Amino acid sequence: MPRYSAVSARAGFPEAELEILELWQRNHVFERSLAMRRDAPPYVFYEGPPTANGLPGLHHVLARSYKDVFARYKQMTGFSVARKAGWDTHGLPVELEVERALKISGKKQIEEFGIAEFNARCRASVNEYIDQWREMSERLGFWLDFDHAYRTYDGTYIESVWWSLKELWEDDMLYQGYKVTPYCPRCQTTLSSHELSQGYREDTPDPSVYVKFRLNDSDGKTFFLAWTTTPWTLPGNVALAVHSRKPYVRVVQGDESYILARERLSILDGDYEIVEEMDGSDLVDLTYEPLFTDMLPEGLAFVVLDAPELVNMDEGTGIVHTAAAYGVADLELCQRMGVAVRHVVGLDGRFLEGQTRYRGMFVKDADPKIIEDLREQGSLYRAESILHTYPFCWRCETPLLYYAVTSWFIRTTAVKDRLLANNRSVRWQPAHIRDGRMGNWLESLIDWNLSRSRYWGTPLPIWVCDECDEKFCAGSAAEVGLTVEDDLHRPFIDEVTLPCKACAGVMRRVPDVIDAWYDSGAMPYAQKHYPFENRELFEHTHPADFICEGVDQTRGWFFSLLAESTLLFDSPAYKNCVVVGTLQDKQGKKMSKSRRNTIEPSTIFDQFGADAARWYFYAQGVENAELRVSPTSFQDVVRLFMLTLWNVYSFFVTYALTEGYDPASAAPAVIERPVLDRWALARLDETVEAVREAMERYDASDAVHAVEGFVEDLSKWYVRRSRRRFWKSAGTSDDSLAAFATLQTVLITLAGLIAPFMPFMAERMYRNLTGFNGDPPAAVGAPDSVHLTDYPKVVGAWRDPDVLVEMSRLRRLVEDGLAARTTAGVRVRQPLASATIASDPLAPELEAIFMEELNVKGVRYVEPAGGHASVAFDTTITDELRLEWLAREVSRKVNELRKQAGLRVEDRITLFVDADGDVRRAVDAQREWLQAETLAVAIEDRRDQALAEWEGELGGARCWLGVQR
RNA sequence: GGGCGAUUAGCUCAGUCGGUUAGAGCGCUUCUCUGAUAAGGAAGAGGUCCCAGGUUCGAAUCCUGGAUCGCCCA
Repeated sequence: MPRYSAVSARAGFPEAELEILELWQRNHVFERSLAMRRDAPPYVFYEGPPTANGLPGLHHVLARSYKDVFARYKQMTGFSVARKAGWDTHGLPVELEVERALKISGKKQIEEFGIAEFNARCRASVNEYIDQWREMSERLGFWLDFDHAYRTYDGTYIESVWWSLKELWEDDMLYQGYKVTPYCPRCQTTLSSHELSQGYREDTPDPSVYVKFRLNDSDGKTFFLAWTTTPWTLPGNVALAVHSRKPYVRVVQGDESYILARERLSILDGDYEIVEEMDGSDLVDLTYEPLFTDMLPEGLAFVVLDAPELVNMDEGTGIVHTAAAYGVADLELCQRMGVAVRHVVGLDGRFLEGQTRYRGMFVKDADPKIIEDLREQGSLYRAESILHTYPFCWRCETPLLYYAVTSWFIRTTAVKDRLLANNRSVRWQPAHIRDGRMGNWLESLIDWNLSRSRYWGTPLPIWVCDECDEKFCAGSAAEVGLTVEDDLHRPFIDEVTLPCKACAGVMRRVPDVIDAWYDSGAMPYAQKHYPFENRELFEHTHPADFICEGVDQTRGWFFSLLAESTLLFDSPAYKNCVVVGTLQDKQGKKMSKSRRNTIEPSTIFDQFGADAARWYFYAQGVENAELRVSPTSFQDVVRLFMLTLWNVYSFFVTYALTEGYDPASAAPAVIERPVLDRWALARLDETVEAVREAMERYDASDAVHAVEGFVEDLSKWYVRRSRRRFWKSAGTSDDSLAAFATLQTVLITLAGLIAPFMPFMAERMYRNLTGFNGDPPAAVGAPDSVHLTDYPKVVGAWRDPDVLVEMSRLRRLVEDGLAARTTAGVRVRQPLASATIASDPLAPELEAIFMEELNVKGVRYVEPAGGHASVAFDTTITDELRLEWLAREVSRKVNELRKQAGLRVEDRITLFVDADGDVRRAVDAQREWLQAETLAVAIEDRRDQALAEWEGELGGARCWLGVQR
C-alpha cells in the first residue's frame, strides 16, 4: 500500500498539465474555490475584455498570467474573487475582417450587401474568436468564469451603455461638434489611422503657393506672407499662426512690404531690405483682410494666433495659414482660441453653393483656378510645384482630405481635474505610469469623440427631429419601445422613429455608432446590467481592487474605465493597476505577424508547459517596458527552476517509498531536530513572509525570486547535506524521521506557495505528497486540491535568526575551504587530518557538517588574522588517510557499476575484488564501511561472473571490480 | 514632431541615498565531486556601465545635450 505514487525522473510537464486540467474540470475545483469563499470579503477583479478579433498571441498570455496570479493569490489568502470573463465584440477591426471575408470594401458596398446581414456576420466572426480565446486561456490555467461571460453586443450591455450616455446627456456632457479626420470624398467615409497609414504615396506633386494676407490698419501695402500646399483650403481660411518666441521681420520689395520669419528670408525672390524686426508675440492679435469674401464666418476670425506647435521653420514662411475645418491642428487651435469654423466644402468634396466662384468644383480641381484668381487680385507672392508624401484612399486611390465632420463628443475636458485626482489615487505598477504616460495624457486631454459612422457597434441613442431639430437621448430600451431581448443594433434601431415632443415632426436616430472603447469602459456597470439589475451588487464591486493589461491600454481601457467612472460616479474604476509590457524577439524587434517572428502560445505550452510560461513572465516583472523572449527563455525556467524543484520532490518520494516512510509516525518536535531541518524551516518561513509581502505590493517578480532562492538553497544545501539521512535506517532513527518530516512539510508548503504562480506543478506535488495518489488514497482531512487550501502563513515558531546567520557563516567557510583544497591541489575525496579555521568556533552540529563537507577528521580554531575568516588544511597524508581515500575510490567505482548494471537503489549485491598493493590493503582495512556504502552482503576476493565490472588502476595499484546480485 | 520607458559581461538582468576593486544567473574554459545526475562544487576568461559635456573630493547612479531601440500619440 504505497503512500505515494512513484515519481519519474522524467518530469513531462506539458502532458501532466493536460491531466491536471481534466482533474480540475472533473472535480469542479474552480467552482469549489469560489464557493469556499462565498461569505468572505470580496476582492474585486475586472477582466478587461479582449477584442474578439484575431487569435490570442503570446503577449496575451503575459497579461493573462498576471491577472490569474493575483486573483489566485487573493483567493487563497481568504478573499472572494469573482472572475467574470468578458469579450469586446464591437468595432472597426471586426468590420474590416468581415469586409475582407466578403471581398467587399467601403460603406457603399456594405450598404448594398445589407447592414442586417453584415452585422450578423460580424457577430458570427467574434463568436468564433471567443472560442479560441477561451481555449488558450483555459490551457494557461487562467481561472475565469467563461460560462457567464459578458459580451458588449448583448442587449443588456447595450442598454446599460445607453443609460450611461443619458446620464451624460442630462448633465450636458454630450455635445455635437466638429472633428477633423482623414476623409475620402468618393467613399464618403472617414478613415481610421490604420487605413490612413496604408495609403501614403511619396513624390506626389502638389502646388506650393506663397500667399499675401493684407494687414489691417496699415498703409494697405503691408502683407503677411503664408505658405500652403492646399490652395483649396484658402477660401476656408480663418486665422494665421506664428511662433511667439521666434524673430520675425518686415522687408520691403518694390512698393510693398512683407512680414515673415527671420529664419525664412531665403524664400524671397530677389533683393529685399529689412525695415523692421519684431518677435512673433508682437504679431499676435493683429488682424488682416480675408482673401475670399464668400461665406464669411460669424464671430472671431482673420486674426494672428500664437501656435508654436504649428510653426515649422524648415519650410514655408514661419506664418501658417489656418483653416479650422481642414486641419487637425488648425481645428484644435481655433477651438481653443474661440475662432470660427468656416466650412466651404461639402461631404462630396465639392465647394458649397455659397462659394460663387468655385461652387460644385471638386477641391483638387479648383486649385489652379484659385491660384489664378489669387494672381489676378494681387494676393499671390509666388506659385510653384513640389513633390511630397500625401495620403490617398487605400480603397479607391482618391486623394484624402482632412475634413471637419460632425461628431458627438463627451465633454471630458470639463472633468479633467477629477480625472487627474482619481488617477492619482490609483496605485500603478510600475509606478511611473501614473504621472508619466497616464498623467501626461490626462494633462493634454481633449474631448472624447464618441461617434463612429459605422455599422457594428453600440448605436448612439440620440434622436433628432426632422422639423425642429429637437433632440432626444434614450436611456433604456423601453424609452424607444424595445426590450433587451430585441436586437438593438443597426439597422433595426434605425427603423425606430419617435414623435417629436416639441412639434409635429418625426425624430430619427443619428446614424452613428459609438467608439468601442466606450463599451469597454462601461464594463463595471454594463456587465451587471446596472442600474436595471444588480444595483447593490454593483455598488459593492466598484471600483475594482485590481486590473491588469498591456501598456498599450493606457489610452485605451485604462482611460475609458477612468473616464466613465469619473463622469458617472466621480470615482476611480480601479485601485491597483498592473501594466505589462510588450514582447520582442531575440533581436529586440517587436513581435508581429508580418515579421514572422511571433511565437504561438500553443507551441510554448506543448514544449514547456503553461507553468514555465507563467513563471518566466512573473520572473521578468513589469518594470521593463519590453521583454525579449525566445523559446530558450522558457526552456531555462524548466531547466533551472522546475527541474531543480522536481528533483527535490522526486528525491523525497523515491526514498519515502524505498524506506517505507510513514508520515503518520511521530517525528521529533521541530526544536529537537537537527540544525539542517531547523534551518530549512526557518528559510521557508522567511520565504513565505517575503512572498506574501511582495504579492501585497503586486510585485510578482520579487515573489518568484524569493521562491527561486529558497529552492536553490533547498536543493544545493539542504538535500545535498541531508542525503544520507534519507537512506540510513529510515523510519526508525529520530534523525531520519526528522529529515522526512521536514522535507515533507517543506514541499507541501512550497506547493501551496507556488500554487498561484505554477498552478499545475503545485497541484501535482500537493496531491501526491498529501496522499491523494496513494493506494488506497489517503483519507486525510486535507483538501483534495492545493487550490482549495489556505495560502501558507508565516509560522513564527520556525523563525530562527541565529540558525540563519550561523548557517550562512558556515556556508561561506565551506566555500573558502573548498577553494583552499583546490588551491592546495588536494582532492576532496582524500580525507585529511584537520582543518584550521580562522574564525569564531562553529556550534558542534555545524562543525560536523563542515567536517563532512570538506572531508576532514578534525578542526581547530585560531584568531582570524586581520579580521578575515579563512580556512587552511593540514595536507599531510598518512598511510591510513591514503587507504581511506582508496577505499572511497573503490566505493565510488562500485556504485557506478551498480548503476551501470541497472540495479535499484535498495538492491543488495555481492562485490568481487581482485586487486594488488594499497588497494588490496584499503579494501581489507575498510571492509565493513565498504559493505555499508555499496549495500554489499559480502565482499569476495576473487574474479567471478559479474553484472558489471571494471578494471584499471587506482593510486598506482592494479584493480578489478565486479558486482553481482 | 511630442510624451513615456529602455540602453550595465557573449545572453537575460540586479545595482538602495552619489561612496571600497561594478554584481548575479546562463553560456564558455579548466579542474573536481557524485546513488538527486538533463544535477552539484572550485577556479578562470569576459565590462568604453550607449556617447559627449557638466556638477562633485568622488558619478553606472545627479544635471544638460545627443544616439539607438521600443510603446503611445501626432
